[in-house]
Amino acid sequence: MTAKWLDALNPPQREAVEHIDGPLLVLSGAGTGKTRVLTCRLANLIFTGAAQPWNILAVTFTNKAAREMRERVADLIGADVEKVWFGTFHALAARILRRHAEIVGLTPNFTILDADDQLRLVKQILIANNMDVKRFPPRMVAAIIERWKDKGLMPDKVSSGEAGHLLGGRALDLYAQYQQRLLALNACDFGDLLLHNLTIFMGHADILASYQTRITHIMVDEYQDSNVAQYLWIRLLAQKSRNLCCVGDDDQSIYGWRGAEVENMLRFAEIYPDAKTIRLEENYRSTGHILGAASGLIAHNHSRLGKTLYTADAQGEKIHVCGFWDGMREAQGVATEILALTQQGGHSLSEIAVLVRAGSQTREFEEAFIREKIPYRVVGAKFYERLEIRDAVAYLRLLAQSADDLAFERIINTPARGLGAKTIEQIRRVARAAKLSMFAGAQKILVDGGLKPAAHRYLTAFIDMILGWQKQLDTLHHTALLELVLEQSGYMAMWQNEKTPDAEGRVENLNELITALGTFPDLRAFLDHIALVMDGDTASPGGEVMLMTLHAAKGLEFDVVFLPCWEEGAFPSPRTLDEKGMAGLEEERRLAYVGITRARQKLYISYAASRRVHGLWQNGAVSRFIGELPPEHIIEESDQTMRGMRRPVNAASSYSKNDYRIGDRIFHQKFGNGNVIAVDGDNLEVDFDKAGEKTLRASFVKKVPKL
DNA sequence: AGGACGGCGTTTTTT
DNA sequence: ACGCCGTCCT
Repeated sequence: MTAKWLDALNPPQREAVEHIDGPLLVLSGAGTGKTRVLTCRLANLIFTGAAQPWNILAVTFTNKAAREMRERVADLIGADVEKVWFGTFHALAARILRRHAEIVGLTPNFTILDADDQLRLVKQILIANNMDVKRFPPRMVAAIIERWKDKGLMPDKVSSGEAGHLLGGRALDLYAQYQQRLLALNACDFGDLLLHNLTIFMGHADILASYQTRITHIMVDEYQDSNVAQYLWIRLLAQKSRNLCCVGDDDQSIYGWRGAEVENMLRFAEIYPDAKTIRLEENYRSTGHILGAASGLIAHNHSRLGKTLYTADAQGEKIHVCGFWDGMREAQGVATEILALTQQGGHSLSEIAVLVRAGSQTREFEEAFIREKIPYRVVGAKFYERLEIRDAVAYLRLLAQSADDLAFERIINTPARGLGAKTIEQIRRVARAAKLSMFAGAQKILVDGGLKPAAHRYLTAFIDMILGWQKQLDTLHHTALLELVLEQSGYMAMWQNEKTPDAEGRVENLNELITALGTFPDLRAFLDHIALVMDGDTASPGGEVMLMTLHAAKGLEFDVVFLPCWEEGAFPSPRTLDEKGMAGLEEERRLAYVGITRARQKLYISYAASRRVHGLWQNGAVSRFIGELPPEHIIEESDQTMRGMRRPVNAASSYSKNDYRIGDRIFHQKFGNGNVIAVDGDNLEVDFDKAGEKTLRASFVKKVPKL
């Protein structure tokens, strides 16, 4: 029974699908049918009898990707899909960790902390160590710890050279303290899920062997996004069977800043010498011009495995490159074009997307869309990150695990019940001295005395209230329990009584939370879900223009794509350039590549000559990426007024050539506006209005319109 | 306990 | 420009 669905595959796709034994790397360019290969290959393993459903582990990065893959596999293999191990790295690792939690000093009901809890904890530790949180922002400290975790390093594995001078030499010490606190809280952060797995696997050969025997075939999606910890986790699990299939695209690696190592992909063949590499290069998504532009741009990168995308499709329309006078005109131009596309072009709004570099850049477009009455939707607002949801969830977490001090502190005085900073500090002291959780510490204070009568009364009421709920954990349905909690705690009433315009929305969200909770079998399953699944309600109703960051757009596709704000100083992001130099520039270029390849039929790239950034007017030069687009694939549609704007020419080497003339009006970041009084190659002599005469390199100034 | 005020930083973000 | 956070004042 040669399955008919094999016939629908092109030769390299089919080769990947029919590959069964040994390591396989599938280099799959944008729009080349990656998901199809993954799902067909999984089905093929089962149909050919190479593996049973429960022998297969299919790993993704996002829950959305896991869900989609599961659905598509279900279409091929039916009910057997239930037995396949689908999930994100973190969800699968959490599942394994709950089974062996004791080994790493946790109990199976440990709490998974999210980024917010993590930050709070780091801050507490910094303060406990008398460190200046201004000089060492918790964000930065947390990032250092995360990067170590991304590399698979527990505190005892971090080399002193690596820890070095970070945070005034305290970094490693703080990391160790942070880990201790996590254990005391019976909690782990996201990085720990993988890290604890590694500890278990490496210290307990029998446990590792049991997974290695059970899992005979592993598939990893978006492999270019994996970090070292994830690479190690996969390598350990695949060590015995060696049946590892990794799919990814090094040209779409855009998460280096959070620990992803493209090297995992670039070095796959080195690590697995018997690995087979298959390239998927036939693109089924975009027109010839769009692909040509994308390929021309990404060819400027040096560290890549190299692919050449092609399409059997028509060339289509050239890419529209449009310059505007300022940000507002650019946003208006996009809005006007969208109206034309929908009213005369026959495009539907939901097939149009505007993709920006930074979240804050959506604002001007939102304003233009409101002005033009174009329905739009900003992707990114997350249900479970909202304040009221986090508060309500903290109540539930405390019920599920009373050692959850972060949850305890979050809600002890929310709503206000007379238990302020003083009382909390006292509880914290007692708890720490007696090595108890704050919840237990609070009970101890009530027995031992030591609080003012009023605080004692308030605290008694609070503790009794929680004990009362805990008694009903097993008897009351979890949704009824949440309703009870929200009512008795006064939390719901707090928002109902508030008159601010957003309070109403918060009450709605709380009701929505009760509904969401009802779709889970029990409280534990729900708490795991919200810790691990941040992409909650993403049901996308039709009829709205999508507005999102380039990062958020990865994996999506649209008929029409707008890529605005392509200016130096915005894109490539100067911060990435500062921090990562050439590697950063290449990652930004991959981001541009991801943006371009989202488009099926029409692509618009635009820039503005001046723009307000952080309240100041900035005169931007056109992004160097525009100069890297092959001219044969683009069509210039800039305003007449744009002629004076400095533009890169279509060759990387020509940037240094400047076209300044005596009398030109320019702007310099530090010295402000001035007039060019002499030109000597790349050097300009400028008479600044405020700073006087200076000589500087042309690349540091921007041309502005003459007064 | 909660509001007013001043200083600072300001890319991307999943789990 | 703006929002967030910490501090001070009521």
